[in-house]
Amino acid sequence: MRKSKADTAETRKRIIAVASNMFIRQGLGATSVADVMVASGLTQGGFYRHFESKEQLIAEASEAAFHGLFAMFDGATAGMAAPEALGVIIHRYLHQMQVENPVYMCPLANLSSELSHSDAQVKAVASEGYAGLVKLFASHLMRMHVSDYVGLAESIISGLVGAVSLSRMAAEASVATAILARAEATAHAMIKGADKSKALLKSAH
Amino acid sequence: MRKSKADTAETRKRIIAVASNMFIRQGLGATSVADVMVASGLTQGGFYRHFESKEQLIAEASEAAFHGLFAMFDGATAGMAAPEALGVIIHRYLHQMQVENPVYMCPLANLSSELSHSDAQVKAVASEGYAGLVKLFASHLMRMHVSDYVGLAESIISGLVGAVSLSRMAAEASVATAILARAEATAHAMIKGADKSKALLKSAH
DNA sequence: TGTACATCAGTGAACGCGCGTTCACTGATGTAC
DNA sequence: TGTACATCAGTGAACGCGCGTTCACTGATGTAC
Repeated sequence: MRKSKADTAETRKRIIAVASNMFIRQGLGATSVADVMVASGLTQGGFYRHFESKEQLIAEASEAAFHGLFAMFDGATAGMAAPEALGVIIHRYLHQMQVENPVYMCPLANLSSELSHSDAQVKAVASEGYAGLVKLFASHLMRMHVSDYVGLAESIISGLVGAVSLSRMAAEASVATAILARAEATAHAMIKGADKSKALLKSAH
Repeated sequence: MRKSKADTAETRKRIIAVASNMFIRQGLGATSVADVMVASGLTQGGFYRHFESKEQLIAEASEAAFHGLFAMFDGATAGMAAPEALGVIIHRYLHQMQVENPVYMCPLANLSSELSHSDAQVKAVASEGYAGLVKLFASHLMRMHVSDYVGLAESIISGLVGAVSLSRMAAEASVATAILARAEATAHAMIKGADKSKALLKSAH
């Protein structure tokens, strides 16, 4: 039953996409290799033709999740001015759980505690993902001439990651919604505050 | 080998304390019931004389972690003015990983993704812990006459939880340190900003 | 181009292992008289 | 207060189960001539 090279590559991509989805929704421990393979329309035995271990799949699935997230942000903000683009990114990041299909979710907020106990390969992917997020936010803030654009990017991201993380733990949906709404307002206030201090600096000249 | 009621109660508390520590450091999945019992100086067979299931232990250990955290905050800030107390709480929360012994760590930041996949009992404990944190911050902010003290408390907490969570995922220690330092500065800036807007409102009268 | 052979994606079953949980047992503690 | 019995904390072994991983096998694909 050997498949062509193109088929094989497609299968590999499909497994990663399916795994990325399942890992983020159910968690790493609760998602077995067999679960992923069956959901990909295969049997578990074939897994090791594509990956060396479950840990490697976790790393690649997380990487794919980040790439998907960034691509979605880029597409959704193409041609926008920096403030509008940031608004869209913040809103989409906070409401990532509410978007059913396709899935654009951030491993940092959804797999946090499990990622921190994974191996070096996985942690490296998580760190790169974080760096990518900082870069994305910082680039827009730089376009707005915010002085400490990297610092502000880091602050906003901590707030967003914490809010999404907390909203998933909330027992009641209303609490989750309130946490996300609050985080959105806070992020905007922080950006506005930075804009204002920039204006103040300018007027002092 | 039956033990006295007092001994039994002590053993139960010890198991919870040991479990709380291990769960938060290693994660829920990576900590087995047998691990906890051995670390408590017992054998695994005795576990079910004290708890109905591992999930129940998770709930009680998380509850104990919150109580320990709040008690530590109360003790460390006794008699302090609100701004100083908040500074201490923020600093201790952010550097919870750096304090070796005794352990005062927050389940929300350290078990986030695993808690969100636990049962209703555990999620209820997490939600209560979050509510307790909000109440703690809000009470100090209220003493400072911040107008939206609950909202600001929520914003600060999201930032702190996100920062601690992200710092644990970071592959490099320097990144982790930077994230925590940034979060501390941000939290203080948010409080200062609220104070300022309060002053502005007052001067507008 | 055709043929013979090596490769390897995918299957389905099996292997070990560690896990949560159960259980028969022990002997000190608690209780009823 | 003393005695006889029930209780139950703790032990150590065992049970099932699901997991990650391995393996012999199949047959279509890729390759060498």
